[in-house]
Amino acid sequence: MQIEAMQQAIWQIVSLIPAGRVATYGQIAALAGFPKQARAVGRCLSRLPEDSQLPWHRVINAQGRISFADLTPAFIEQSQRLRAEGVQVEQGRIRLREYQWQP
DNA sequence: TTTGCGGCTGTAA
DNA sequence: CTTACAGCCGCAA
Repeated sequence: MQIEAMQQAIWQIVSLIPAGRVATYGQIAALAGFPKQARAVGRCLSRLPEDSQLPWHRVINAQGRISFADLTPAFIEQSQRLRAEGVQVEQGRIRLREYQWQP
């Protein structure tokens, strides 16, 4: 499998996540057709350019937490972006019960 | 060529 | 709540 194709599929799915909702890495991987490839999603998103329009901030880990160390710039950035679109973020945690995207 | 480490996950203790 | 561990795998050292 080409990393190219996988990347395409991942971007495709991530772009579908509506504002105000979140999805997990594993969820994206599965929807893109690559179960067990959660890390590939993270890898892929970490390489996105600054000016990317992809809503990378709407992707969090399976524990409903932001996968960046607390207090890091990236962590703050993601938290703010999510809150800006109405997602409640407490201590880097998001309630999947309420905000997880159901395709 | 091997190693260690990620924006991970599900299961188990 | 925390480790631990097996899966998974590209990538830099």
